[in-house]
Amino acid sequence: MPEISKAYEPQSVEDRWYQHWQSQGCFRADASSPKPAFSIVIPPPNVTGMLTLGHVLNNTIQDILARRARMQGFEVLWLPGTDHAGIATQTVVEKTLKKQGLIKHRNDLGREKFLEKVWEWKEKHGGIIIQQLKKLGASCDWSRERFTMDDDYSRAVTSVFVDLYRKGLIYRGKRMVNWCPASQTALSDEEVEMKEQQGLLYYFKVEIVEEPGTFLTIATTRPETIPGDTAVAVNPKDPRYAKHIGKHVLRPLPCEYSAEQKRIPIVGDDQVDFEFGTGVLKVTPAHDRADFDIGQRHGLAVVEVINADGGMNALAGRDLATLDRFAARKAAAELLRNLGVMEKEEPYKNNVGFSQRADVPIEPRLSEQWFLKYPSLQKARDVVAKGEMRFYPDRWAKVYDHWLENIQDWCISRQLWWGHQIPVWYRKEGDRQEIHCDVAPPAGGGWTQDPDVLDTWFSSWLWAYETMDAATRRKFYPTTVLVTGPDIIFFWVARMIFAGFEYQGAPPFKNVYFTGIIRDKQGRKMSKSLGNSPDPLEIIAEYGADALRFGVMRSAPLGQDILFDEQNVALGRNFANKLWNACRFRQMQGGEVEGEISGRRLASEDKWILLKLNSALIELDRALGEYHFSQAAQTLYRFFWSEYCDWYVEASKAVFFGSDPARKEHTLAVIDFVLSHTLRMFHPFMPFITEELWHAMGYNQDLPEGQGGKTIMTAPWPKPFDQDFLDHYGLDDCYLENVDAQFHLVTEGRNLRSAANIPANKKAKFICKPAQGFSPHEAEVLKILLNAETFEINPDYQPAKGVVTASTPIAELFMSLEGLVDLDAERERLTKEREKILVEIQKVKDKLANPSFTQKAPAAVLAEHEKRLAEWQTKLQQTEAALQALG
RNA sequence: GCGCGCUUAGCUCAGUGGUAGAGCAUUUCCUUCACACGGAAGGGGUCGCAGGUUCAAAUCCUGCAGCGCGCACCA
Repeated sequence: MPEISKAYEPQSVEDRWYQHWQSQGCFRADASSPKPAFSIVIPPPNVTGMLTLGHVLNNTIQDILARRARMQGFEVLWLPGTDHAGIATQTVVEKTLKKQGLIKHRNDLGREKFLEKVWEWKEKHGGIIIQQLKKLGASCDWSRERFTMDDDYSRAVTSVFVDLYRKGLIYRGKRMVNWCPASQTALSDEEVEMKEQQGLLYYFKVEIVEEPGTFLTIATTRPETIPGDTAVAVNPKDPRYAKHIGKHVLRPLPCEYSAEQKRIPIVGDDQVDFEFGTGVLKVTPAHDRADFDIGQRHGLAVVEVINADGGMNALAGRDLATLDRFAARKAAAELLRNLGVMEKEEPYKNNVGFSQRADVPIEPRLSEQWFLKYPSLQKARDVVAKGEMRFYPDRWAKVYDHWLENIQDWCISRQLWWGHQIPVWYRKEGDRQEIHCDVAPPAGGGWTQDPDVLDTWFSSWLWAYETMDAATRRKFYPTTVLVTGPDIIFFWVARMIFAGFEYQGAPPFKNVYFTGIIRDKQGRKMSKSLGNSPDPLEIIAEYGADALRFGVMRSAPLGQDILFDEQNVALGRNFANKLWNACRFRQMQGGEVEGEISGRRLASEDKWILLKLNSALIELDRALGEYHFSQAAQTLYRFFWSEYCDWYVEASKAVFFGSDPARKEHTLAVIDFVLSHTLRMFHPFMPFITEELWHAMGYNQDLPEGQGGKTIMTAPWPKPFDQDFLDHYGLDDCYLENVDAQFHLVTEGRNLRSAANIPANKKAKFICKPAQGFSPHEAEVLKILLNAETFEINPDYQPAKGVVTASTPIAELFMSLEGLVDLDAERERLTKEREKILVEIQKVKDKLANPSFTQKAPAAVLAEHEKRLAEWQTKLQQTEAALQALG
């Protein structure tokens, strides 16, 4: 066993082991393995993206599940890959080319040349995030890495399109869609984010043609669309206006129009809310969804005044044409004021749809797009509603169900170049258009392919199975669990479920675990513009990947957002260092031991730590089984730091500083047992340091190659002890209580020292008056833990002057001060103590004096209260005696 | 507007009916031979508010308030 360094240095360890694991094929999944399957597909990150803390959280969880499953004897497939991320990637590449001055617009290059550039970009940046995941320790089967634009995968995407087209579920139609003027493409409803905006509500009046001198006042937030108004609508049930239905008004804009051109009808429509504004609605069918519907009902003209890029066109009139839509709003308001028709403008908060990607207001726009009527809807809904597929936390099931209940057809076409081009070709034959939809282009000349590409999610919804070949699918589909963020529950999770049912006849996963969203310390979302998103790689360089993993997991409560604080990573690093040094301590006490643990030789604190280990194992399995990762991390932390290091290791010094070699040998055997379990329990959370220590401690040495001999990755996952084991080693729960009580006595004794201002480096003399008695070994342990010069057991001790006292249920403890005591301070301490005790006694007495409590409370609770009362009363007596003794 | 979640120590959070917990921060002491990325001992909470159920409520029920999120065509 080589000496190990004083502090753990992750940098020298992590890369070495990662390479070792890869070269040994530890991450490979074997589809022909007889072992039971455990599988996860990675939520594919954007191919040109960089690792964020969100990825760290998400992939650490997946890695924990994968590594634990391997240790449990499952054949594990964790399938990695990346996503082409249509809009994001195309935008980045186009911007870069513009910045380099190579183009003004992608049209300058043309589709093919531009796509070549995107592929170049992908080749250059596409591997970065994969390398970053490796730094984190992700145990993905990299031999199966996939990309949504791989040839095979692309073929699958188009053939699914063709299939759904033939089933009549995909259709083309002219509809109002969410148009992003920045990216100049249609978006799905899910890509629109409602944001509250502080704007103005403009009130302007229009004259009724048939009744000169009578005016209607209209409230609007968008005066720039007035030139596109083709009607004014009122509610037919509104007594104020019903009489005007069928008459006309003169729209004020464009100014230069003749009265005839300005004339628009007043229509009656139930849609109009007469509570709102003035109860008169201007109808702009070309630029508002609701208005479009009204227009359809009344046969209104659709006049487009805003272009695809968000600028106003000629139909908006000479004053507004060429202006941007926001400038046009101001200009239109100014025109209304100049015309003298503006009645008032009031501040107004309303919700405006924003393009999630480009962060600009969406422009509802009539255009020809491809839509999908979702397949396998009912099955997808039922599988979650019936609990056959479980969501964690399960409240997301409700969100999912609600979305499915109100689901709309999916707009799947995008006016982009980067992506899967729609497999549809058109040919004009005289007046009518021929359409050909197939995976292969049509024969014959004159055909042109639809220029649009498919929404990226239309490719990633096949991810759960299309990334697998037939043999892999047989073994690993449906996957065991999906780990992802709740922000893509509709975008991805729901759609994968549809695709799974439609094309595999089975849902794509058995469980879905939704992580929280990582925020900064102030609770703000991580964003590039705020600059509040730390680079995980820098954190790894400073603290180590294990520290980052453990820190994040320890602070990631189930289903809640996670406030990221670098302090948590420091905690992870400190923990790794503690683990390291605990192993170092073991090494310093001696070499390898041959002997096994013997039930006969186990001291009470040995049994105590083994029982604590067992509890930790039980808690850990339960926590991980329910995806309670932070609870699992806390169990590990508490067991190892508070129970093992703080108490057991300190107690073991009674043996190591003693002179009984057989006893030392046996204690080392206990320590090896506990540490070898601990390393395995920790491995899924902190893979690198545990592997390093596994070898440094020699725990791999006597194990078969596939059972931990080669790597801790294949060491068996520790199981809670069975009854035979507990019986064989005499591990009775009474040792938990017993040793806890002894440790409590130690705390009381240390408190005496502290209260008497005895510095930690000075030894003190203790006399102990036990209720039952201690074994010589236990007395030795107590002596060490109290840092005592002497620890005398004397059942008949009568305290002398200059002695301070603490009392516990198992013993009274006296500490000799040899005249150095500050009597007043001690009296004050004991008086405070006495008051505390009296309060507690009163609380318990009150309860016991209540007849309905004694009659109705369960016997165990009652007994527990009585015991508590007795203990407090003993303590009171002893404290009062101590006060008396002070004089 | 509808739905969901949260509210516990200065901060971040555990805690599903029976003596209020952890980490960080804070105070005091200690560089003692695993670890100062450490050790020891403290201080600090009427568990958001108001009702109700119960022998007993942080925990169950009802209402309210504040914060956050999702859904929603009120211009």
